[in-house]
Amino acid sequence: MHVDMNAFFASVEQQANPALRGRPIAVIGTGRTVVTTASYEARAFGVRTGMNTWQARQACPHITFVVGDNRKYAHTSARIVAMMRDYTPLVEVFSIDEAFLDVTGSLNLFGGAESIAYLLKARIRHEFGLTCSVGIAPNKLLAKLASEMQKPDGLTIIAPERVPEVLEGLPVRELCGIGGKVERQLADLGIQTCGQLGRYPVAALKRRFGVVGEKLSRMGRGQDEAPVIPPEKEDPVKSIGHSMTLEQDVTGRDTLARYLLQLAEMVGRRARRHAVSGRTVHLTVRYADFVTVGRQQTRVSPTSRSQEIYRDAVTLLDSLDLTRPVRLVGVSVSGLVHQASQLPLFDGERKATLLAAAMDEANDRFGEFAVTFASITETGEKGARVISPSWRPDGVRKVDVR
DNA sequence: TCTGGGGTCCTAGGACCC
DNA sequence: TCTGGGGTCCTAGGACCC
Repeated sequence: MHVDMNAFFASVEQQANPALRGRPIAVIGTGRTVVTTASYEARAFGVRTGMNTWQARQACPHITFVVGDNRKYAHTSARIVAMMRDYTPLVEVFSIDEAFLDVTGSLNLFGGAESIAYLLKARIRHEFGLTCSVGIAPNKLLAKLASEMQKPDGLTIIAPERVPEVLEGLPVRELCGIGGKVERQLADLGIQTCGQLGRYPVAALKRRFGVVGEKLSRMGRGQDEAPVIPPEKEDPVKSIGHSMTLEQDVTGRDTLARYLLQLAEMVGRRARRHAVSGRTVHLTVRYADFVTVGRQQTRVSPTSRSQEIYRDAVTLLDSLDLTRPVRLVGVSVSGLVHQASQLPLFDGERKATLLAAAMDEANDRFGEFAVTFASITETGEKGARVISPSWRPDGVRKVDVR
């Protein structure tokens, strides 16, 4: 079963503020931002996720913009996920507004998948005033497809025997995992529908797409063996990162470096909180012309210290062309190892560790950036502005929002 | 007033080792 | 008398998801 909350952020805002109900609204971030969710009333005018506010206004002149409140969405999402666990322990959080449920083991308990779906939908509507679309099918690929078929407030079942007829004429792009690029490449081979994809010789797909070719072929036939993975069975996180699009394009190393310090502190703090250290530091720079470059550097020993992450990021920054105006900077660490914080032997390092711990403690109590590096206060950006789909109710993926 | 942010996975090439 | 074959690690970039 796949559950997809309808226009989640926008619906939460309309619930919280009755004046917004029935009206075209779009949830946005701050600064240079895009529409993260449009209400159905706004979608009727052609407003779509990813549009900038100017485009959204063009499409719908009387639209109301609401700056997103990520805490509210995270909290609501966590409560909905908890509710889902009443029906099965096998709940996979796919993003903040989507989840897969393996209800195979609870069918008898609740009278079948369809009645679980009705129970869940009723409770979500009753307790949160929100609607969702539910898809029921033999596997995750098809359940996700099914939930897309009726919106809002839908319930779609794809029974095993109906799979071939559903897929026969379905455009390949409708499958989760096939994006615009793959769609075009498949079109080059004369493949438009899942039916055609499923019948296409696997060997030819493998030649063109490598290991992905085999998967594509199976997707075309609606085959997917991937299990529903509850949070406790998830692979450990592989990287931690933050990036930000700057209010204005920036030229100049020192200004950029200041943003890197802030990003390094956000990354380091998250790493320290979850007792992981990273061996590789990555820097991302997006220039004003949208050309994006990345540089990475592997360290001798893993770190979770903001200043060390910062130092590496600046080293990488200095290897780039800084005469061009920059639009976005990002810092991340990968090659994560679990590392219980240990007080270093040498005096300087020991002081740095104690300092970070004291700062972390103060920020835990008084809020992010309550205590921070002096040069960061000149830039003044705070936290993530848009919540990401990799967000989880808890653990490392629970990104701090505003 | 064009074009967010946080992730995962895959590919490809080069360095290096035996 | 040019330069095998297998492996790992590192870097850069791109596709894809919401």
